[in-house]
Amino acid sequence: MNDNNPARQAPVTTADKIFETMQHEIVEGHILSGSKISEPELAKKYQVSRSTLREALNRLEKCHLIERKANVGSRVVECTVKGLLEIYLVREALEGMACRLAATEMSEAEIHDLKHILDDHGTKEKLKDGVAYYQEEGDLDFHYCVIKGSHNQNLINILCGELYHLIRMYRCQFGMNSPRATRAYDEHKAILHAIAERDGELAEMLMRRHIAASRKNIEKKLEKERE
Amino acid sequence: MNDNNPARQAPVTTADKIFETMQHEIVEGHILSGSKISEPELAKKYQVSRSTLREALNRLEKCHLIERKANVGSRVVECTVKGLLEIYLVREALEGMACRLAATEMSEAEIHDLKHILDDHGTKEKLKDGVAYYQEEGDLDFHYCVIKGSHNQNLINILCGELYHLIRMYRCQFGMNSPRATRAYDEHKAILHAIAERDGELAEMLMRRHIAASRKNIEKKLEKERE
DNA sequence: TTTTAACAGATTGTCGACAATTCTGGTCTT
DNA sequence: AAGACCAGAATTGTCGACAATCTGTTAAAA
Repeated sequence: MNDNNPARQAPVTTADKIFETMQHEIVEGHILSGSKISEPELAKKYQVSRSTLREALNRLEKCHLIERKANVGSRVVECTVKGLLEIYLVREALEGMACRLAATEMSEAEIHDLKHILDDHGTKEKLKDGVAYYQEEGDLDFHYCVIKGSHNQNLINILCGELYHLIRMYRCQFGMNSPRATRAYDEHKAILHAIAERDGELAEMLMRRHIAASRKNIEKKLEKERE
Repeated sequence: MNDNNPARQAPVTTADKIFETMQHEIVEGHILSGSKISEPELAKKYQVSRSTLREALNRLEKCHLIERKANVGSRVVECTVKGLLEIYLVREALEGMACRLAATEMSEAEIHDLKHILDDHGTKEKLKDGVAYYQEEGDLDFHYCVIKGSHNQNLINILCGELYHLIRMYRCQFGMNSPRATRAYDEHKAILHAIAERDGELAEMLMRRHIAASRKNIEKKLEKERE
């Protein structure tokens, strides 16, 4: 799927495997958001010792998927509207910067690949028409590629390693595919164009608007639901 | 020092204490940047079991102070010029956003406190004149307060919990007090003014310029040293 | 001489048991 | 009836030992 990602160095140890399993279960909601985590219970469930399980929990904490309190225990992070909007603001700042850097740092080959991915999305979209354009994962995700294109390892670690799965969790649990799919596609095209033109300033601005638009869209949607 | 900071919940457990100790030793360079970490050796040094030490290592990894590879071990993160400049770009994006949010979210009381801190820095500076304005820690740090003022818990966690000590490490090891002290003070004053005026857009722009200026200053300085 | 194989030593990952702390419920006092 | 207090149970933190993996060196083969 994706390499050069700290939280994903091909699961070699058993703790890695437990971590991945639990990550999916949390992201997809099989382990409920906000629920308490019992170490003995889960250790039995996955047939490993508590030490190994705790190692996995430590990594989940690094991904912001669970929270721990000393001498009390762990809870799965709660999916609140407030939290969702907060994440979008962080993304706006970070991915905006990534996009600016990508414009100057990406190689021609990388830009070519990105163009290909976007074209591929275009045809896929015609087939599924408006369904889950955003649901790609890893190297297939437009945003993911732009971030990697920044060539800023620190940025990549934070966005692809520490926040990526939390973002996916929100997407899954709030059920976000949305009518913004075709609109997002156009915005992605504009961003790619700015990158290809090596216009970092514009690229950042477009990416920020793109993410801010998603955020506002969600705000509106949730307001409507509240009625 | 500071509360509501995930990596600093008043060290209750022994792993917490080892974590804090090692954190300081790494930040201040007593444990050398880039050196390998031997679990048995350190466990003996601090008189704890390896499990406890590993718990501490996990937290150090969360702060980006060490890096681990499966079946190989941990190394203290290396302080490279590239890494330093990368961090500054991340800060520019994140603290810029924090500043924008602070302008709309901070209470009048918080703004008043911040003004007080800044005034205090002003008098201190006249005494020490140009020495280590930037060296404050925790609640006394201007940047720290602005970040907290964003009231965005996610942002606060990332900047104050996960990156703060890495930034301090660079400051310590590259020996940064610098002739930018008085200049920085003026820029801080301008930022505070924008926040007090509730002008988020301006506040963000000023903060970004402030951090970018620091970055460029460092770039220039290092170029000069290279001659 | 160079490359590969195997071995010894050390290091990391995993396990099960014990200690310390928190949570639960029941009793007693006001 | 409400609240404080005190066991007992359960959970988390810590420990030492064993298993799996890596590293560096030596020896054998091409």
